[in-house]
Amino acid sequence: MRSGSHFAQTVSSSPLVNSPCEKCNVAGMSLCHALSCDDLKKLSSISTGIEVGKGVTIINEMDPADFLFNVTGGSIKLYKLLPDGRRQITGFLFPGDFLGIAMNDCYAYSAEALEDCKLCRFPRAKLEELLKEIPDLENRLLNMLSNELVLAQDQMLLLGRKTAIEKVSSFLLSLSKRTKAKTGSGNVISLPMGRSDIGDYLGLTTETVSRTLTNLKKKGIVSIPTNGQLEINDLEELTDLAEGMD
Amino acid sequence: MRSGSHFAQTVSSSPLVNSPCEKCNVAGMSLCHALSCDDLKKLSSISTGIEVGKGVTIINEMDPADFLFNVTGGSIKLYKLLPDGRRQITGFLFPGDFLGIAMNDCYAYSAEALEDCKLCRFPRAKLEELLKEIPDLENRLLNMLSNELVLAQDQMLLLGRKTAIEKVSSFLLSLSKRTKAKTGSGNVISLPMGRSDIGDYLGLTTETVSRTLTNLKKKGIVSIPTNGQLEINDLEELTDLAEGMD
DNA sequence: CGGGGAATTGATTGAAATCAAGATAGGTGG
DNA sequence: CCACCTATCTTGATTTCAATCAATTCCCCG
Repeated sequence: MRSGSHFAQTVSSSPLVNSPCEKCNVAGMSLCHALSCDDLKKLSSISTGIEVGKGVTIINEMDPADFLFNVTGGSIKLYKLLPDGRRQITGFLFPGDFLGIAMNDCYAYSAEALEDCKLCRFPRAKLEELLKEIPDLENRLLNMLSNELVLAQDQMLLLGRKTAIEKVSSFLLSLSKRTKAKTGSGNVISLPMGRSDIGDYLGLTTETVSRTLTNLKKKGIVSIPTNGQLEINDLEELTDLAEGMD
Repeated sequence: MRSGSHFAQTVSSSPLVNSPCEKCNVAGMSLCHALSCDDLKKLSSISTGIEVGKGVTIINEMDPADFLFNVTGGSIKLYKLLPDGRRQITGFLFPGDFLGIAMNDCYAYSAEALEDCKLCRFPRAKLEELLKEIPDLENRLLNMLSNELVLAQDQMLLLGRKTAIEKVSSFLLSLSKRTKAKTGSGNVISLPMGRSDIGDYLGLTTETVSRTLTNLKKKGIVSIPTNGQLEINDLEELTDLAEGMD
């Protein structure tokens, strides 16, 4: 097994978990947001709870896109590869996020669990039927996609025009905002991904990410108690750095 | 006036044009794809045809997103700016494309006409009402957004991990594919945007774009009869270059 | 406690940016 | 209709930021 996980190694062999939507911990922040009790039951009836261990590949770019997923626990990286192995991570997913965008019926990216994860799985065909039945669901999906697209455009600005320190600062800030939205406080953030994942997300190398973090640490802007955790000490300065105001 | 355009200078002063959806030249490739005649009439009733001249700013990032647009003629660049003026072009739009993605009720990017343009304008509030009435329309929008998101992820891979020659080759290929899908042939493509626009789209400088194009020309892979037009002579080689297979 | 992948740090290289002139061409006015 | 004028594009010289190459060092996990 690739990691110390106690979960199954592949999605196809993942244990199915009975986790009715009624008790879902991400209800209200996810696809199922603002659904009526009745509609929630319909959605629940086509969904299967699954668990995957750290390091497991959940979907593969170019595989037939038979399922869509909702993340209910853990974190996931999405990525695309070039023929020679260069990698671009297109996003990190956390509870409440949606997974499974396709083009020509094939997944547009691969997805791998950064930690042990819990997912809610929907057969695409059945979900599409349900979309016709429940306009609220379709509307919800439209809003989620629209938000994702806005974030994708922010990421283009970052990748195309920001310097290393601006990229890293922006990244830390966006994690902080997400954490704050969920827990109320965004000063201490968790970094479940490795330095090379951060590099592949920001269009940098591992070494540059490391150097840049050391730099922020030396300036006192952040503290790094462990490699998987980071504390923001000077939010204002970090914000300025992220936008090149220095 | 910034250019020789005979159209109005700003959107608010643009001439309204009577262009019923029934005769629309982009019907079937756009939002209105696969709508019933009845639904098309409803959509038509809330839309206004407008024309804008080359160089006109159609929407401004952070302005209230009161309207959505459908491009029916001409071409448009979408962009975001950093405080110091660095610019990232997030996309080029052509007839059939959709415009007006918002976040928190504000536009997520600015849009400027590259040429004299024709647009179909929808008040957001009215379009959202219509979405509830016409599930097919909502579904269509969902598909368009989903495709855009896939393209955005491709662009992240390009911006984060490709070299200058790979970026330029990929760009030319994507224009070629669009042209081919519409006209049947993709050998000769039109470049309505300037070199600096291409640079800001690919995360390069004007100079690097120019040098790279010269390079492709010297190798005989492309010909550049005029600055606004380009012919692909060796599609296979260009494809290899785009993916780093060289 | 000991092994090994991950992270950090240092030295050097290199691809693209920047700085700096010219060449070209598209649009305007004579 | 042609010539000028100014934007845009191209080309060249130099610099720079981040990549690459190369050791250590640090922890995390067994």
